[in-house]
This record gives sequence, C-alpha cells and structure tokens, in this order.
Amino acid sequence: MESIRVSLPDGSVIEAPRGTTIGAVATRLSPRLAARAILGLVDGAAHDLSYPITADAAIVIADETCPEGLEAMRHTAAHIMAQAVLRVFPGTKLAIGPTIENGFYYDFDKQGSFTPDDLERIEAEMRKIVKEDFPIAREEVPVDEALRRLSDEGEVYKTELVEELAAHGEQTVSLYRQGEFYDLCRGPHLPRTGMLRAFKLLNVAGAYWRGDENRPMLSRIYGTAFANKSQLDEYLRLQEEAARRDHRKLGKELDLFSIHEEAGAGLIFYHPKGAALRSAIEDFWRSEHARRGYEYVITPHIAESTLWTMSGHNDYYRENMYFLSIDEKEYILKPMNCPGHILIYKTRTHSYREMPVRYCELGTVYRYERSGVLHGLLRVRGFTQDDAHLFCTPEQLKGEITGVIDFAVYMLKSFGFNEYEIFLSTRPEKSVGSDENWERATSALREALDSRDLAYSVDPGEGVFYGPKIDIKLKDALGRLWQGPTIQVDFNLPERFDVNYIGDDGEKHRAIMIHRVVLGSMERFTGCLIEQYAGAFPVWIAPVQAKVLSIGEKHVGYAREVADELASRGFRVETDLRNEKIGHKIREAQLEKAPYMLIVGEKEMKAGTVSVRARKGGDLGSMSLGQFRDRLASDVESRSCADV
RNA sequence: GCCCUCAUAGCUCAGUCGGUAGAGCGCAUCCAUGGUAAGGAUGAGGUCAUCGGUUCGAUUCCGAUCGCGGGCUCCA
Repeated sequence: MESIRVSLPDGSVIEAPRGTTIGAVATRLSPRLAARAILGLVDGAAHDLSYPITADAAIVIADETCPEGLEAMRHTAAHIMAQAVLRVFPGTKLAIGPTIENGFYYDFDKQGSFTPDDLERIEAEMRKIVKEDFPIAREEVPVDEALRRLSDEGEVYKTELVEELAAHGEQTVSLYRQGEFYDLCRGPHLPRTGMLRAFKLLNVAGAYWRGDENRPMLSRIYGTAFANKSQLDEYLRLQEEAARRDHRKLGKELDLFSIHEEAGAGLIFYHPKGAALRSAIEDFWRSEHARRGYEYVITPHIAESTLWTMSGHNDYYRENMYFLSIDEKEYILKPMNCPGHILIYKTRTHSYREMPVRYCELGTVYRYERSGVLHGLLRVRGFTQDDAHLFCTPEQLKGEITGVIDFAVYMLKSFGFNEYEIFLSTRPEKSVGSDENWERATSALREALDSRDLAYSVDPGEGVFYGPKIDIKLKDALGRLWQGPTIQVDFNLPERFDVNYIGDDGEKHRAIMIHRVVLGSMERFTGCLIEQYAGAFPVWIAPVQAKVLSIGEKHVGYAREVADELASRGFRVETDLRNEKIGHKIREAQLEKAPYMLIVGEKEMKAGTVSVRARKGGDLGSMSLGQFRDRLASDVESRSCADV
C-alpha cells in the first residue's frame, strides 16, 4: 500500500499507509495519548479521530486542554443535552446547538417551556448518557437522503438547514450518531460520550429561529463544559465574583444612582455620590476637549418636528423618538445632538481657513428603547452623550479621524480602561452617498487604525446608512460588549442641511461631518467604570476622596475643621461624627470604598495631625494635615488609577 | 416587542399546603466615650408591586398590567 509522511509537533516524521486515521496515528504513538485524544489538527484543521489522512500532513493530536479539543467537548455536550431532551420530552424538535465563548447552547421547539426542574432532569439524563458511553460516529450522507430522514422525523428546522446547505451547492452532509440519537453537524466531536466530564446546564432563554423575530420563538438552554470539575467550579466561581461587581448592585450599595418605577424604566437618578463621580469625569472631559481645539456648545432638549423632518429622523428614527404636542405644534425630545450643532454651524459662512470646526456638548438625549433591552446604566432611555461633531474638508478627514482615535484611546487609558475591542463597520446594503465617498471614508478609518497599530475586526456591512464607522466596545463584568466610543463619518446630513464651507477658489464646497463620542455616554461609561473598579474608584474620580472619622465627642470640632480645610481646597470630603466605636466607623468607610480615612482623636487634635488609613494600604500612621493634603493633591493631579 | 424567571420593611432575605407576616442590617431613643473591619438595650417601620377573578376569607391560587433579572431581536 502506498504510504504517506506524517510530521508530528516534536519534528519527527512517521510513515503510514495512505488513509490511516488520526486515531490510528495516536495509538501508534502512545496508547495513553490515544485514550485521551479528542481530535487531530491536520495542517491546522480540526478533524475527528476517525478522519483518514490521505496525503502528507502535519498532525497534532489534541485533547481537551487545547481550544479545539475543548470546543469539541462542548459541542458534544450540546449533542448529549439534545439527546437527553428528546428522551425526557419526546416530540421536541431540534433547531441549532453551537458552542459559544465559555460554553454552548441548543435551541429546541417544545410544547410549553423548560422549567428549572426540567434542567435538573435533563442534566440527570445527560449523566446517564455519559455513563452509557456511546461511541460517536460520523456519517457522510447525500443531501436527499438526509432530507428524507429528517423530514420523516418531522425535524423541520434541521430540514431547513440541510436545504440551505444544498442551495449552497453541498452534495453531502455529515451526521453524527451516538446511541439512538443523531444530529446534523459539521463536527468534530468527542470519540465517545463517556469522555464528557464536567458540565452544567445554566439557564433557559427564548430565542427566535434564525434570529428572526417574525419566526417561531424557541427555547434555548445554555450550558457549559470543562476539562474537569475543578475548572468548571473555578469558572462558576469567577461568574459569581463578576456578579458581585455588577454596577446595578454596587450602584445601590454605594448610593450612586437609582431607577424608579413611578418615573419610568430606563431613566437614571444620580444621587449625590453618583453625580460627584460623573462630575469628576465631566470636568476632565471638558478640559481635554478645550485642549484639543473643541468648542463647547449647549443645545435645547426639544425642537419642533420641522427640524427632525429636515434631518430625516422623523422618517428613519421615528420609532425611537418621544413626541410632545403643545399649541398644535409638535415637538420632539431630542434623540441626537447633530441637527442642533448643524444649526449653530450654519449661522454663518465658514472659510476653509477656519476648518475644521469642532463642536462638543454633553448632550442629553432620549430614545425609546424596547423594554426588553434596558439594562441598568448600560442601556437606558435617557442618557448624556459626550458628543461632538467635526466639520472638515475632504483633505482633513483622515487627520481628524486619527485625532479622534488617539483621543478616544487616551480617554480610555486615562480611566485605566483596558477591557475593550475595536470594530470597523463598512457599507451596508441600504446606504446613501457615492462609492467614491464611501471608499475614501472607509480607507481613512482603516488607515487611521493601522497607523496606530490598533487591533480591530471588520464588521462587513454593519456601518450605518450614512457612512462607515469605528466602534470601541467596552466589556462589562460578565464580558458582555457595549458600544462606547464611536467615530462615524456622515455623508447624509451635510447634504440634507447644505452644510458647506468656502474654498480657496471662492466657491462653496460640501463639508464632511464626523459624529463622535470618546466615552460613549455618561451612563454607559459610568456603569462600565463601576464594574471595572468594583466601586473602588481611583482617588481623582472617587465620589468621596477622604472620610474624617472622629474617635469621641470631644474631637468632633477638630474633625470638622479638618474636613472643612480639605473641602475648601476642592477635595471631596465626608465626616462620620457619630457616637460609634472607631472600629465600626472604619468598617463602614471601608465598605463604602473611601480611598482615605482620617482618624482624629485626642493625639491628633493636640498635635494638629491626622492618622491616615488607606483603602488598600491600611494604617499609614499619622501625618500633618499639610502632608496629607499634599498626598491627596498629588493623587488627584497625577490622575493615578492605582489603588491607594 | 418576544420567551422564561422573579416581585414580602429603606437594604438583604425567611415565611404563609388560603385564615392579613418574621430575621439580620439600617433608622430613632437611651446606656456606654470607645484608638484602626460590627459595644449593649428599647422602639418605630409592611395595602406582602398594581388592578381584576376564584373563595366565607387571597400576601398565598388564576388572569392582566407595571417593573426587575436572563436571553432573543433591535440599537442613527
């Protein structure tokens, strides 16, 4: 028989008959390896152990410690779950069951829904299937046979998937069988169900078939699987820890903000401490904009619908707007700041010599968001965008974009943010503007990212209809992504409002407009910031920078003096003068996550000092008030994000 | 908007197989005047989310609404 050369990770090469399987190679190398093996990487592509190697290739035998192996394990867990569901609830139809980051899910069409009790029953059945240790076999079948078998069983969703594969020119599809169960699947999978070790079903959720809200609502079960129980437990522990950083929980505990049923969902009330935090962010924001040639503007919260008809919002954004009717006139609560900035720009002509014009505003907007999408501070109906609109010439576009990217990255860095991902969204199917403009703008965005060596992924067709954009998405405690900073080029509004400038030829030219935010919105950014620091904010933005704790009644006056002195220098200070033991006051201040506690009693009063205790550093001993003031001032001025 | 879950004191939660409710923390008052993560006592505080239905009787069972949470969809 003809032989092929198989090269291995250690550099060695073995000869094997053509068509030998990955599993056979593994067995030949080591029975122990073969027993643990899940799949093989053939020239980098993952395949089952049963896959025949037909040409010279580089092979890596993989178990669940490598990403491909773990993914196969999770995928098999999804199949075992589906098998269990069919056993426990016969007649349930299968939709799709892929792996996702950290786990897997499977969508089912079942009469009625799954309850938490059902999950336990399904889990128990899954353990049985694991114990039964079925071999998992791949079977390649012609499309029409697959269709016949699936439709015989009434698997309408699977049938649809195969039809789609056929429409894409596939002649055969692969089925994976384990015991009485089989499923349409590309694979690869574990060799046997008995190899699934540590798994857990997590929760049930609704999901539309194919993500289309006009199609049936299915029941999705989420689960996860790991190489062993300790890794699974560790994952679950980390999830619990993340939940403790939840900004909604901390917002309540730290008295930062609240949401009220009687006022409406998605509307934020900032308490004094939340407002202090936000103001600290805003003060920094304003000064950074002033430094970069932005001009601060303020525009009204409502405007007549005429304006929104001109801008196109009345047509394109109608479902998201709030309407007010007064004296037979219709007003709209602003969902965006752009039209207002354009009105300001257009109050006079602009020479090319003064371009670019950069207007910025902390503009509060209101958007009707569907009830199911609201989420703490991260998705709300009323929010303040840290907005700006740049009007520039075509030649200036790239420079402006680069400037904004640098600005956004600088802002994130200033707040110690490193959990984010960058996306470039290109032209969607429905769009306005010329090919030339789109190309120019998209490459300007791309070149700006490349010139800064920023890693990004492309979202093809995900741009807005008026232009391409760059999104920087922030991660929350649970790893979910939320759009923060965004830079959007707009070809539409300048046309609609005839936004222009006078060129060196004395003629009018169309200005290009860039919408951008460098934080996102104050709400979303604050929410992410709370989770980033688990409420223990850096000194420069902490709502309370120092808390003065008096030992006894006799020291109340001195404690007040200390607090007043610091407050008069612009520091945010609180006092705790209650008749409580010092240990109690310290405990509370610590739970409130105040960066510094100043303990004042007999000693300090006589010596004019304060005893300082830092949030992280603990007891720092006593120092003069002046020394402490300098320390605080240096923390604030350096805007250090390190804990104290 | 859709699917599922949940809703009891300011907060975190028990509880009631249908007979109008409890704890801890917090708060108030009093005692204690205390030196680096919880001193003690007493007390106030609830239309058990809202509106309907079933029932002799509903916080409990059923339905609707509002809202929270997990997803899906959406996100100019």
